[in-house]
Formats: sequence, structure tokens, C-alpha cells
Amino acid sequence: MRLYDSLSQEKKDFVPRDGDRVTMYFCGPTVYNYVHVGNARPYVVSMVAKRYFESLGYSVTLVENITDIDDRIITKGIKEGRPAADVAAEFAQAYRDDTDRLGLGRPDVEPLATEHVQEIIDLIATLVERGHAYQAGPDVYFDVRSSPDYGKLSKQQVAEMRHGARISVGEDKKDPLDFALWKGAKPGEPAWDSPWGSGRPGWHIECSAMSLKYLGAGFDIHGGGRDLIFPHHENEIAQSEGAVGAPYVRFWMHNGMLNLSEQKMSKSVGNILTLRATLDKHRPEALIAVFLASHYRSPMEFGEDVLEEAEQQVDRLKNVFGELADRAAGCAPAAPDAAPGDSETPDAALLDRLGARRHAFMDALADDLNTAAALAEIFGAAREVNAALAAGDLDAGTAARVRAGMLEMVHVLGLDAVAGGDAAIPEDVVCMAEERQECRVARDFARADELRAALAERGYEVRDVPGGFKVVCTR
RNA sequence: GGCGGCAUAGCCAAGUGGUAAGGCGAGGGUCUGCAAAACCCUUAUCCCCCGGUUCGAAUCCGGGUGCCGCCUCCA
Repeated sequence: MRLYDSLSQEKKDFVPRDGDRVTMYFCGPTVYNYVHVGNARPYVVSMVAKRYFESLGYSVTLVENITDIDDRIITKGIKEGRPAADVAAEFAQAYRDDTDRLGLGRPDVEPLATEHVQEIIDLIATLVERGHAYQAGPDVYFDVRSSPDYGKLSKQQVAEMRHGARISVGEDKKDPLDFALWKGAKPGEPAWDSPWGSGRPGWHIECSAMSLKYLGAGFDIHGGGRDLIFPHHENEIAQSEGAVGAPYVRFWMHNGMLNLSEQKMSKSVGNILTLRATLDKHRPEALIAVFLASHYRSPMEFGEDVLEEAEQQVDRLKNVFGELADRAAGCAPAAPDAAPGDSETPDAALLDRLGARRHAFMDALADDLNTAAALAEIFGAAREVNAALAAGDLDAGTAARVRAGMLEMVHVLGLDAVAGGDAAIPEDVVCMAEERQECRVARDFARADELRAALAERGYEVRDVPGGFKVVCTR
């Protein structure tokens, strides 16, 4: 596999540090509110990457933190007259609930910053010992000047950055670029005891502490949104490499930003498009499809129109899986690569072509996780299968094998839902559909159309097929 | 101003030297009582602009233009 690394700015061959185990850390949200749709992109990217690596036979340890101590959390707590910990707990749970709806599973470890204060303190102590950090009043700062290659990830010249940086009142930094590792407690703020007095962790340090704890220095992949490159990831590198004296991360994986077409997200105005609101309106697999349709590193258009489009795509895939399931009915589940039969038959030829598509699918993902190209192979497979179905080819056994092969592909992309059998159709719905069929036979089309409309109202679509009808749930 | 990225059909979007994937939408056809689903056909002589390298560039180089992100604890 080739994977782009934003530190070296090139695609490199990816070989895990630990043999058959892949170690990944992605920056999760700071939980001061409901997460917005943009937060879902790195989440989806990380889960799909995990599935891809697993499909290659690796075991994957994916760590995705939740930052539950932060200025904004404290501010919100004060505003609402409740402890910051309450705010954090509420929105951490909301985050888990919201992302659970995507059906991609949970990261292997989801550490909370407040549960790793000891590790954070130990890390800061090491940095102080090694001359990379200093105490200034109640605070502890990282000494940027002690880190000769500071700026290597963001490609910024330290001298340049100093121009814009500034020391705010109450801070006693040696350099404007120095950043807080530990912040002395102000009255009413949540605080922990430390060698430097009562206080709390600064922003970047928790990710260093937790990634090093769970994955160790030099782990494989560290991901997050591009906007985190500076200062967050730059600072993580400085801290972590300063503390351990070894390279921190092997591949930096940064996803592009969402370009909101309708409504610019403005945090100050508070009109943020939340993940929750998006999933209230659209199926999770549609949102996943939106993310998969563009390369993870590219900025992407996002809005109601692309979501609607993705709904159509999802329906297309659901339809082909539904047809395959019907055709394969009664047939035992099959392996996609079961020994090909007579290669002269149309079925065997189709299986050959689909096998080629599965290879192309994996090749696409092997090239820096090109999900858009991989998804195109699934659509290509769908078209070929539909054509075979329409031609009346495909015996039950072939259908079962085709379905198994396509299932593998959608599973890697986290689109299992498109293959899910629809929930059982309620009996009264079936009765209505049967009555409609009787009306059709009796050529009472007015009544038949009435029943079809009534079914549509209830969320079911009735499709006439040779020799009968079929009821499909449309929501 | 500095750093990084993006710019491909009506829309979304792959493609980084060999002659434009895929999806949505639109138009035509098949099937159907009508639909729906599905299938077939059509929909970029051309990849922001101007130069250059090359037998050959959307793809490489130089220069522009536009948009986005970061440089102020935003994925």
C-alpha cells in the first residue's frame, strides 16, 4: 500500500512498525457541543482505513481521543451554571451516540484527557527535565527554541510565525511561540494537583500523552483534519519528540475540509450543521457515501444536494443487493472465489469480470485509500450484475457468489447497510399489495393505483415484476 | 504578508506523461395498463488562463487568476 504522509509531503510505501499490527491515532473532538458534520470526516476516514487494513489481514489498534477539558468547555459550564465535567460528559456521550448511528463501530480505545492527567503530568515532567519546558508562574510552557526543527510539519519558519504571535496578558513566556503544557488554575476552574501547583493540561499535551501511552513512539499513522496541522500537530511533534528523543509518527494523514455550499458554518453565529441534524434527515450510509465519493485529502463540496445525490446512489446499491438476494434465495451462502465452473457460461464470464473489479477495488484503496475510485468499481459491478439479471442469466448459486463478493467490497467501505435485508414487510402492507395485484388482474387500475399511492404513503413502493409484484421499503 | 492545498461536463468527482473512471441530473429507447426498478444509447475534441519541456501533458516546469485551510486553543 502507498500512503501519503503530510510531513514528507509524498506518498510512501506503508509497512507497519509492528509486523502485522497497524497502529493508528486520530484526533477526536473537543466535547463542548454537538459535533458538526466536519468532525465526521476524520471519523469515517479512520474507520474505513481500519477496515481496509483489516481486509489485508492486519490487526489494527485505532485510538481516537475525546478531549474533555478545555477553555470552551469551562466557558460553557460557567454560562450554564454547571460543572465543566457535566458539559463534557454530556457531549462526549452525544458524540458517541451520533457516531454510533453511522454503524462503523467504535475505535479500539477512546481515551479521555481527564482520565490521563497523571500521564500528562509525567510527560510534562520529562520535558522539564530534558530542558524542553519551563515553569513560569503557575503555568508550564514548552520551549519552542529548544526544538530545532519546530515548524517541520506546517512548513513554517519560526521567525515568520513570531510576527503574528503575541503574548497575552498574564502569560510569562520566553518566546511568543511557546505554548502552555500546564495551565495554573484560576478560581472556579477544574484543577488537578501537580508539581507546579494546581492546574490543568494545556491543549496539545493530552494527545501526546495518550498516543504514546497506547501506541508508543513511532506509531504508524496519526490523523485528523488539515486545520490541525498548526498548531496542534506541530506542537504534538515538538512535545513528543522532545520527551522521547525519537520520531513520533511514521505517517501523518490529514483529511480535507468540507466546503459547505448552502450555509457557511459560523461558530460565532452558532448555525453549525451538526452531525446529529444531518443524520436526522439522511440515512447514515448516504453520509458515508458522500465522504467516500471524494478523496480524503481533497476539500469537498458538502450540502443538501450532495446528500440527496448520495441517497440515490445508496438506493441503487440497495436495489442490486435486493435483487441478488432474491435470486440467490434458498441457496447456501457462497464464497465469492469458489472454484469457477465452466468458463464458457455467461455466469462464469460475469464472475471473472467481477473478480477483476474486486482486484481493481483493492488496488484503488492501496493507492492512498482512493475510496472514490473503489466506489466506482462497486457501481461498475452493480451495472454488470443488473445487466445479467435483466438478461435472465445468473443461477441461484452464481447470485450467491456475486453477492458475497460485492458484500466484501461494501463492507470495507463501511456501507454494509446497503446489503442489509429490508425489515420484514408488515402483514397489512402485504395484504394491500396483494389486493392491488388482484385489482390489476381484474383491470381495475383506478383502485390499483389508489392502493399503490396508499402504500407509498406508508413508505413502501410496490414494483411489478414478471409474474407478480415486489414490495420495497423506501425509508 | 507567510505556509499548505484545491481548480476536470449542468452538479458531485476519479485520473499525476500516452490520449478523459464512476455517480447524480438531463434527453432518447426497451419493459410496463400506467408507474417504479432495471437495461441499452446520448450528454467534456477536452481538463482555470498564458508560456515552456516532450514524439506526446489534464498530468512535468515557470508565471498568472480564483477559491479554501492554517498563521488567533476550528475536523
